[in-house]
Amino acid sequence: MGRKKGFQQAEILVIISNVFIEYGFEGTSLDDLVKATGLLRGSLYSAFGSKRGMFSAALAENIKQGKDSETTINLVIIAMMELTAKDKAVKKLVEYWYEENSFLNIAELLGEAILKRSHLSGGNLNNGK
Amino acid sequence: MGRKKGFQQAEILVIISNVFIEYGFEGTSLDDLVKATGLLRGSLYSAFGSKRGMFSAALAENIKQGKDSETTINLVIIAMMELTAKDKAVKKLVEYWYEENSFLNIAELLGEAILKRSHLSGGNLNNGK
DNA sequence: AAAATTGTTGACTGATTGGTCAAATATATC
DNA sequence: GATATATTTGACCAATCAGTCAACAATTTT
Repeated sequence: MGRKKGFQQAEILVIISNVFIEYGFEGTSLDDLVKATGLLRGSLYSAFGSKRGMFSAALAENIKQGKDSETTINLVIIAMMELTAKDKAVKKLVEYWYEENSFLNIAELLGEAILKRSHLSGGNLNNGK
Repeated sequence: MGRKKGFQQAEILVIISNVFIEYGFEGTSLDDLVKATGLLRGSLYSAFGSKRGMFSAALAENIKQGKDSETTINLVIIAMMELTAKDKAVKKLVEYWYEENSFLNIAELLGEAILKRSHLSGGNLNNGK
């Protein structure tokens, strides 16, 4: 009943994930998300409720639908750095992800992802490998 | 010559470091720094030039003066997540730190610091140990 | 086709952002 | 003590921030 959505939520969440990964949570503005998705603020807010809701939905989509792990781990790191301390929903998602992957060396996985993200140049950046 | 500084730069940088570690770079506002240091905006700007300058000075103080490593590594992580891609001065500081510590397993060190920061609760968070 | 329901639109808002600057104040040199 | 230099003060600013909402459009139900 009512009007149909003019977009596929899953596709939008892929775009949103990439924006948050590029700029971080606090570093991402709603204008960034509006421009990247092609949607308007009102549509984003009616779909996700808040900026945190947008991040949370993106993280949940990646974790629960088993998306590619590099995207997921980058979102997890951003969540840990900027959100798990204040946002219970995000914290629970990260804890769920943590348990599902407890067979891995998570510390090393996180650390390597950060190193990759940081675009360090210079000499020999091949410590963990 | 001229008026004396009313504060010790090294002491202020300890406070600034703690604020950035608590809120992240983008998550820290100038009001946060003003309140924590007890200085006014103008003093902070005349001492460090910009918000990035404040972070950069805090990071440099920690790296070069060999401050306690937990503070340093947390600043390094924030730098990698939010600044190395855009700020050359910060990038060089991190690269210097990286080289000075290349005998360590940096990936694991970073990962464990993030896990500690993230305040995850729940079951068994003792993977890397 | 009227009523009810849901989605879209984009202008608007109050709050907050990083940053500036002229005036005032304090110190050093002459 | 006059001049030069350095620091402090806090009011001020344009830009940007996350979030809202009433009007409009599309779809289903009755």
